[in-house]
Amino acid sequence: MDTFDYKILAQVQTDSRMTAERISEGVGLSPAAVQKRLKRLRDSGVIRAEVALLDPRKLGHPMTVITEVSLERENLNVLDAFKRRMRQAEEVQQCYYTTGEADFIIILLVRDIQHYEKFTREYFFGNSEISKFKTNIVMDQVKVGLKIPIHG
Amino acid sequence: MDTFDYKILAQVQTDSRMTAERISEGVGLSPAAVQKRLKRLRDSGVIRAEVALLDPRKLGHPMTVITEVSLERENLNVLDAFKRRMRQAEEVQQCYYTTGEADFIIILLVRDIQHYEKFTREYFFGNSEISKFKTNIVMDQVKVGLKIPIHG
DNA sequence: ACTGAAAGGGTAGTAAT
DNA sequence: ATTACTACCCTTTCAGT
Repeated sequence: MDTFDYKILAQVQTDSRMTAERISEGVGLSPAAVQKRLKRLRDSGVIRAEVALLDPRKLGHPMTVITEVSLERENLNVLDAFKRRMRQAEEVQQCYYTTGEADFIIILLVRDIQHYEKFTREYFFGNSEISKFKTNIVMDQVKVGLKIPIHG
Repeated sequence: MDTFDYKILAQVQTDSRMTAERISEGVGLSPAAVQKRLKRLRDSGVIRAEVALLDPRKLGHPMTVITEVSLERENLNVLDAFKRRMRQAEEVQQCYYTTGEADFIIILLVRDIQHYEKFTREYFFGNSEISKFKTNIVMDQVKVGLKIPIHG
C-alpha cells in the first residue's frame, strides 16, 4: 500500500468504470501496472466490491427512515436473533449495533409511511424483546455515500 | 422500466463488473440488448454511479460513529450553513436532516476516539448554533450497504 | 562488494467485450 | 475498435556471505 495504491483507490471509489488507461494517466504508471495493483487490491479485500448505485426515488422507494431500537434485555441469543432478522429484511439498508441510548440504529428504505407502519408491526411490535423504538423520518439526504477518506 | 430492467439492476447493484454476457444469461436477453438497457439506465439516472466499495478497516479508519445533532434554532441560514459544512467534511460519510428529537443524524468514519474528539471540537463545540449532540459508537456493523429492494 | 531472490514496472501479444 | 488480462523481460532493492 503506497501512494500509487491510494491514488488508484481514490479514483475507483468514485468511478469504477474508469479504464486502466485513464487511471494510469492520473497516477503515473502504465495501464498494466494499474491492472496488477487493482487485482491485488481486490484479492486482498481492500476493494470489497464494485457495485452500481441506484436512485431509490426512481425505483419506488422514496422514503428513508432512521429508527433507534432498544431491546428489553441484552442477552446473546436475543441480540443475534435480532441481527439476523435485520440482515434478512430487504427494507433494511443499514443496521448498526451501538453504544448510547438505543441498542440499534437502523436505516430503512420504504415506499411510504404505510409501508413503514407494516414494517414496525412485523419487526418491532411483533417482537416482545423490543422495549421501545424511536422513528426519525428523513427530510433531506444531505450527504449519502460510502466513500472513505484517503490520504496519500 | 420492465422486468428485464429490474433483473439487470438487481445484478449490477451487487456486482458491476459482471459482463453483459453473464447478465444476459440470468435475464433472458442477448448481451447486446443488456448493453443497450444498461446505457439507458445510466443515462436516465436510475444508475447514479458505479463505484468500488473499500474496506475502512484496511485504510486506517476502523471506527464508525453515529451522532445526533440538535440545532439551537432552525432558521434557513443556519440550516444551510450546517449542511454545507457536513458535505465538505471528509469524515462525514452520511448526513440526514430528519424529524424527531435531533435535527441531523450523521454517520462518521474516524481513525480513533481522539480523531472523533477533534471533529467534535471543530464542528460542534466550535459552532454556537449547535445546542447539543449525542454520540453513539458503532460496536458492530450488522449490515452495511446501499442496496435498494427491487421487485420485478 | 558480489550474488541471488523477490517485488514491481513496462512492453507487447492475446482474449474478451 | 477498445479494453482487459497475462506472460515475459528488465530494473531496483535488499539479504546473506
